[in-house]
Amino acid sequence: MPHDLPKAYDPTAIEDHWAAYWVEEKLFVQPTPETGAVGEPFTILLPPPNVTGRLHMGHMLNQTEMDILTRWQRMSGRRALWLPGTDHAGIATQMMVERQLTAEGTTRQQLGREAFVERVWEWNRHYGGAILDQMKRLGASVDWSREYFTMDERLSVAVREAFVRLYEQGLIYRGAYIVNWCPRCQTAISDLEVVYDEHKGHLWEIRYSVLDNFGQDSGEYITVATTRPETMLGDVAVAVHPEDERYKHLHGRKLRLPLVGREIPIILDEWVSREFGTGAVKVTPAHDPNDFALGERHHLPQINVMDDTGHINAEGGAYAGLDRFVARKHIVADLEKQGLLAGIKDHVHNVGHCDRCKTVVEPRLSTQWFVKIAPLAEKAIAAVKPDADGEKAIRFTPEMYEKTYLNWMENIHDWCISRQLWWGHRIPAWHCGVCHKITVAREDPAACAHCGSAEITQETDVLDTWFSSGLLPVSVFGWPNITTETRADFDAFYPTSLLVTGFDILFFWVARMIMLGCWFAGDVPMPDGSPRPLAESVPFREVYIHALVRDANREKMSKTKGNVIDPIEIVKQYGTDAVRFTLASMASPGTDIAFNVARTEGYRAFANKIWNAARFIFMNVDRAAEVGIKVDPATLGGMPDVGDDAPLEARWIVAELHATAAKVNQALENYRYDDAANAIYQFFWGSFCDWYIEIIKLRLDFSESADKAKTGAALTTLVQVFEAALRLLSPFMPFLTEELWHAVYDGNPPVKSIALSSYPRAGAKATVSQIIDRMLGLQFLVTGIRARRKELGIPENVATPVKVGMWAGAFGSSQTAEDNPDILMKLAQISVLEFVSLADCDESLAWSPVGPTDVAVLYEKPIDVPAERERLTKDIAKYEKGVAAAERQLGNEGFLAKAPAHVVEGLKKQESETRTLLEKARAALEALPQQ
RNA sequence: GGGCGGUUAGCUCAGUUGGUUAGAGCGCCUGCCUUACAAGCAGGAAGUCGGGGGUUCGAGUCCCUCACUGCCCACCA
Repeated sequence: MPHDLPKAYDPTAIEDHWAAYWVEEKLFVQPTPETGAVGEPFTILLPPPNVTGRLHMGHMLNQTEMDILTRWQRMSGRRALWLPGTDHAGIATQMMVERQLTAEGTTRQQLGREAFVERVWEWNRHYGGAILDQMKRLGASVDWSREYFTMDERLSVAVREAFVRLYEQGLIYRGAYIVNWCPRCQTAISDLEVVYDEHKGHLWEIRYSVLDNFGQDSGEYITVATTRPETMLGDVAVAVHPEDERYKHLHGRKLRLPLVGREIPIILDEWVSREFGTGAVKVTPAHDPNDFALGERHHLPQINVMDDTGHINAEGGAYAGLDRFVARKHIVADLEKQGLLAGIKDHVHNVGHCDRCKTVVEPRLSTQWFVKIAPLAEKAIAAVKPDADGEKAIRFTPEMYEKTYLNWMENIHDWCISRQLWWGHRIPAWHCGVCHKITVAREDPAACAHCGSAEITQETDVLDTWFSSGLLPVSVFGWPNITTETRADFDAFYPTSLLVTGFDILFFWVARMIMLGCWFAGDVPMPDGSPRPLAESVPFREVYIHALVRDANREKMSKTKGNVIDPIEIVKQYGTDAVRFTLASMASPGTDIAFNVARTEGYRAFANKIWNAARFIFMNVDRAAEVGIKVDPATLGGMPDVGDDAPLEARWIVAELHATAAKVNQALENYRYDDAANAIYQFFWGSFCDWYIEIIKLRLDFSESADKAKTGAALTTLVQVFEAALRLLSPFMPFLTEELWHAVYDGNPPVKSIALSSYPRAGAKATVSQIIDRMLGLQFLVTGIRARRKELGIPENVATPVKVGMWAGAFGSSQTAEDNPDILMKLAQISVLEFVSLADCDESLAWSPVGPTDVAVLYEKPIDVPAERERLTKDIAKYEKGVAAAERQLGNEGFLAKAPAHVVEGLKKQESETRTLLEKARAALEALPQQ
């Protein structure tokens, strides 16, 4: 039954089935239902997608890489745990639900906080986590029994504990500072959530009237320049450089703030650049970080002129109620009317936008919660830098990201963790209505911890989403509840082995996990009770950072450009395995992936190739069964091996398999998915199908007269190698290999899934390269004869006699070919094959050199003389160039003296070979009939 | 302004510590329905490794410089 495969591979026919099977059978659950907790743990945490997310190519790349490594490690005997979950994604999710409310004609404010939060939960139940279902469909080998959500009760406990501890340690403070404020989201956002865009704006120059000693306009003005004129409503001073000659006579004088009328001082500060603008700066401490610092230094008042929505507030007098950009227009117009607008200059500058909604961010004074980051950063730096022994607790691949990380960590600012949202972890702090002090507690308090008053209200702010996701590596394994009974998971899986992610969340998430992980896990003693060293406190031992998936033209995929490739669409078209293989084969570290469906088409063809190889094999297994030849399933599942007496092709394909396994394992060790994928591709298609299967057709003789033992041995090797190759390919193409692997075992495999079988490892075979070289010689001869046939215009289906003559004292041997005439004859379409000594060969034949031999293909069709002349002339030129280059090198005394012996020897050998080829080509040209 | 990458065949990319005549896939050209596979088979063409200079017996690979290009960080009104 399983041997009856359709002629062409149809991924859609099998993928859903296996995807569901893997989940239902709980194959990837840890501890494993059947075997328990066996093997050295390999832990990997899925970067939790937003609950609102839909799968895009970046996810698919990320998941493909993780799945390949996890499957590979699992098959290699590790206790592999890949842990999935989703992030509540504060702003993103809140926005989603708010949009729904807008459509319904209501707002969250009308709904009220409690009802709104319930509404978001409801949304989650309906639409949340769609991305994980997509992931299931893609066959990700994760432990679904451990799926988490960052708002789960147990993770919320961890968040609260972390906050309280940091607060108790004096590392969390609350205060009024300039923060990035999004007037649309109506919340503070962190520096990282601001994206800057170059903007062609203006520099407005405004004249501020200098007052005389009586508080009257003196007729003199100071001109300031600004890109945000509306903030002048909150100006409290104008600053100039103390050494600036232009303003020295004005030191100590006052100014009148236009439109507002407030008297403001001229202050002196060396921070002011004399070169920029007019050298005089308006000072708005409530709306600019630099001005804020300036204001602190000079004890200036802070006047916030905008409300949470970016409209001018009561401080703005006549402008109150106007949107900030409307106010800007009015103010500029009014200034102009009053003759106080000195000029408008074009000015290109960077404008910050909210990462989430792209609204222009307003730097604004606001009371927020912050993490004092320096102590955490210190540990996070130590975790990445080499220690005294040169060891790094966390290793980055590609290594250059280590620099990026350290550079950021060394210049880090305190982290604003409060958000004025309703969806998220509410800050566990209570404000006292009596003494106005703050109570921070693990359990909801009934009274103020300072004065005992029951008049307390909980802080309304929630935490930055990244605060909770930054805790994931510890919280998913049970922290803070690490007791003797509960710590099995923590001990087994923390630190996690590897983090695979994109550079876009290097600072958002990776850096925060390192800071928080080192900080909190560091307090958890080792299983034996000893203090936990830094190397065991880190959230992961390795970080692999992959690049961006771009479109085929290297453009960033974006909705506005309309060049987004939906992975699910591509998967439907070409099959999951083909898309996975595309991503893997293009994933060389440090380079963006230009996703090109042409590649995927190629890998779909590859899948089809394997499918058809299986059909060929099964066809022969069935034929064999008819004459009583069987392959014992017990001989499958390991690394195939054959004796030295086995036929060349058997020894060779086994050698190639070992060599490929070595390459693939090595490549995966180094995150070279591309090298690994290419090695398997080359093996399967280039070696197994193109050569081995073609040759083995000679051996699969099921006739009466055949030697059944030989046929059986050939068939066994064929199936063994194929089965092992499926396992080798399995992490890359899990669906196809699962299907065919079950078929190999006729539906009765030794374990439930190929994913639970063992990964091929190369054995120590000394003869590997020797056999491969011998086969290479034979292949070279085959290719040479085929090319010769082609030149002579011999139809593919016509066999011709061929003579092969070995060069006297030449640099190779035709021994392999002489030992295997049947192979040569089949692959090169030879009717009669004769090996002759070149010394007594028939001069009248058209001999041409093929590797270390001369070959004469006997065919009655006359030679195309002009074509032949052209080819030989070209060859001669090439050989002449080669010989000349080699001679030049060999004539160089420095080279002979300093180059290693094997290089010199190699060059000499090559020179003599090329010289021979040159002479032969010249002779052949000479021998051509003159026309 | 600071930092980090990239530039190799028509396209997308490999190229390990410098070492013999630089590779792959796709595309292109030519010929084949050779019973596993036309999503295939066979053969072939195609690159002065961004420019210039240097180190070296030897440079795609190391150094300097220029050009182009991408990204990250900072955010002087």
